[in-house]
Amino acid sequence: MAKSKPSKTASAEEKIKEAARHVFTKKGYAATRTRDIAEEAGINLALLNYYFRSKEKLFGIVMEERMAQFFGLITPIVNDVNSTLDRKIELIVSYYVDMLLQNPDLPLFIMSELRHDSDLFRKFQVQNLIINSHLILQLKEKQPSIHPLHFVVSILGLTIFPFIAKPIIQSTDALNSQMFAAMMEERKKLVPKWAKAMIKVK
Amino acid sequence: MAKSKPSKTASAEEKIKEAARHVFTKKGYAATRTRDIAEEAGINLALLNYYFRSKEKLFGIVMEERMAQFFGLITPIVNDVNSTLDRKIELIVSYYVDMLLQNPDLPLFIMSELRHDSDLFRKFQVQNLIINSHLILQLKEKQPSIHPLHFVVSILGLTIFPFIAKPIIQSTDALNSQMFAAMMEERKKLVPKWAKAMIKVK
DNA sequence: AAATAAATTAATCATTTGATTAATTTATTT
DNA sequence: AAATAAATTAATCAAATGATTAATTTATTT
Repeated sequence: MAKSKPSKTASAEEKIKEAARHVFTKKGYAATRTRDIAEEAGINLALLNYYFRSKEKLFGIVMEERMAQFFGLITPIVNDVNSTLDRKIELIVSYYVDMLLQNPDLPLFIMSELRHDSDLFRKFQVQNLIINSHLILQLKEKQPSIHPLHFVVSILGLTIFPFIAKPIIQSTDALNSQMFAAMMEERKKLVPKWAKAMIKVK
Repeated sequence: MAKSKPSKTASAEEKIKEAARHVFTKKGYAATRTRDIAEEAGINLALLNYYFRSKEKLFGIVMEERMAQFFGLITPIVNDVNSTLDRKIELIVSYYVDMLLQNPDLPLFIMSELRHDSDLFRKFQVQNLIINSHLILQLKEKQPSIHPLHFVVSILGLTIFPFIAKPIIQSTDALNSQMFAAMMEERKKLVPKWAKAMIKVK
């Protein structure tokens, strides 16, 4: 027993992509060896280049997927003109907690790689996507004296930061994996409550 | 013009260490080439091994410094039995914002490297250091129905996360470097206010 | 000033690593 | 079934990279 992800029936190409998703996301581009991916995929190293030409190209594919996964979640919520501010906050927190419990390495991966590869978000226009959102309008209306970006960053921070700090939080036996997950579940209700209180403040 | 950090008068050993601090912190261990460090330090590559034996040893030195810098800030504050809860929160936020404005790469560096090198925090006992703190007692007293770790993670998240998400936040012209710094200054007052409101909630 | 130690350099090594090639096997088409 | 294309493999390459060595220069001690 060793492999887990790449199913026996999947094509070699898909096995490589699946292994690449896993290894790149966990270790980052620089620390990843193409041989790691090949081994985890259970295929010959040459097949990686046969199907994807280069490590960089394969990484690009994985990175695009991960960006879409990470930012695709928030886009429809913040731009829904029919939902209330409170509802938007609830959805953001709940969706992210669920997704991050399944993909705990995602935030650190995205942030780390983006810092070195600053072309990638120009493509995704993440910032504009949020700045021009309906959520921003609602925040501005409810609390005109504070820059709405403060609240967006805060809500995302309250939701995502625990997953980034997970290695520290779990560095003792005091908090095992299930307890961490339980706390994140609690935050689905806590963070929206807190956010609403924050917006009222002052 | 190229070099900036390593002064002309500093010893070769110190120039290497200074360059290593910079390069490791910015690019991480895996993406750093010893030649990058040597070049930035303006010394011959062999001197790096002459003084520090190996890339790994040099990294260990830098990492210990950075850990001390990052966690040393919070330790005295959270364990001060004479300060109020509110005062502790104000100090944590204010100190971290100041330090992170000077060292914006620090959080991402620490978190990224810790994930791969899980032995390092066992040494620092970061988690225990916080769990057994006076701050935890004060939080437990003021809000017994919520695990105090929720608040610690939240306060740190509100303070540190903006620096982790900085590459995203600044991905457009909408927010330049000075504006980002200004927002972080604002958060010195905002985050404590918010934290107090959060602790009261429910 | 001579002798010794420390610092510095250029050249080189051994491994690692991304990638390619040529041959072989498997699948698909005619 | 024969011919052709696609997939797979083992072997190998070239460049990058961490590290060492032997020689040279600079500083320190005697």
